[in-house]
Amino acid sequence: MITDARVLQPEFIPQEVEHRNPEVNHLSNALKPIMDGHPGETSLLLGPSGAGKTCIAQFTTERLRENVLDINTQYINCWQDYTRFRVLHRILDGIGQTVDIHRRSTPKDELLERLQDYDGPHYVVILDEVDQLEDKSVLYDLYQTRGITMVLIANREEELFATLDERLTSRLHSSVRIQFEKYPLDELVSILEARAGWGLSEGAIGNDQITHIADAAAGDARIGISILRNAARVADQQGTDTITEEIVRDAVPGGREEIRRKTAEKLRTHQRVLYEILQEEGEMSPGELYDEYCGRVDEAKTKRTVRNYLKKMEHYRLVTAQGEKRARTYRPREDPP
DNA sequence: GGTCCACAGGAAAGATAGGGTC
DNA sequence: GACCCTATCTTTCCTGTGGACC
Repeated sequence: MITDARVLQPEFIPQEVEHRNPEVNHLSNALKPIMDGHPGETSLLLGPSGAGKTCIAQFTTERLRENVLDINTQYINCWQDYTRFRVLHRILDGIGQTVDIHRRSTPKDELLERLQDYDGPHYVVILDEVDQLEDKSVLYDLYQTRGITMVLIANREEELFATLDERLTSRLHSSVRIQFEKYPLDELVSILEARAGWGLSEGAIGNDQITHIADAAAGDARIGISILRNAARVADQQGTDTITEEIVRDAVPGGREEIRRKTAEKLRTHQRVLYEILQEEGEMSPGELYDEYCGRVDEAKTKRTVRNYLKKMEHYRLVTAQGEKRARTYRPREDPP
């Protein structure tokens, strides 16, 4: 059934991308000066989850690597690397400059100095989920650093700019903006057909089943691929040669749940307890949530720390906060993060 | 309108932990 | 092994705000 599991993974970058030629060309043009030894333009890729932003950024920089002999690239997901230190560390890691840098013993400024001293090949840094960065001043420092071109990825422009200071806002306003929209049904169908063609045995899934998956994914390629992967796994376990309509129907909630579960796995023990409570109980006031949390753990953190946890979980898009101040309630998000 | 209470979130200080240095 | 340095996490303290109640 599954002939190549890699192509069913969300991080897989295909050799050719479909339905995103204008976006690829736009980004390629922004990075084109690098081919002549000049810095590229800072690019801002905007749009909803699963619209292909990450894939296009990686695909385009990969294509650039094929055309430019000397170039370095690095992909950083700011969900995981959300501090200034981690971002700088990850960037230096991309050029092999972290051998003697240690998480607990090297000052942040030294990392930046080392980066500013870098005089190697041009360096393209992709910062995904850039709105999740805790300290956005690192963007300003990178903007000022010679030899670095940034490709920034975020969901919503307003949310990103709301958290930037004036000097960054004015600089990023002049950056190249590339807007991504959700995939229409027919485009998502052809993307899933291609993945199925590359990763599953011939005839493993029919057009009706792929359309069903695309329809359930509602324009989000990441969810579509997750459902397809889930369906293929179930069919494999059942020992059947084809993915039936019944398997697809059962795989839809699992595909969505898988994305949520992977995000929840990033939570630490106490954060996970809070998330589980909200999943079980639904909407809760902060007081109710804290009382329930205290009843479930041995050594409860303070209310202030729990507020920080909930803020972080909001960032992870696992939890929604509604209302202000005393009227505030928390509930788990319905849609995948 | 005044008071109380619950809550958010900023600031600062303390605690923790990993690696370096001697 | 003791001590130092540093990033990160946690706690404490505080201010501001809005809803509930009188």
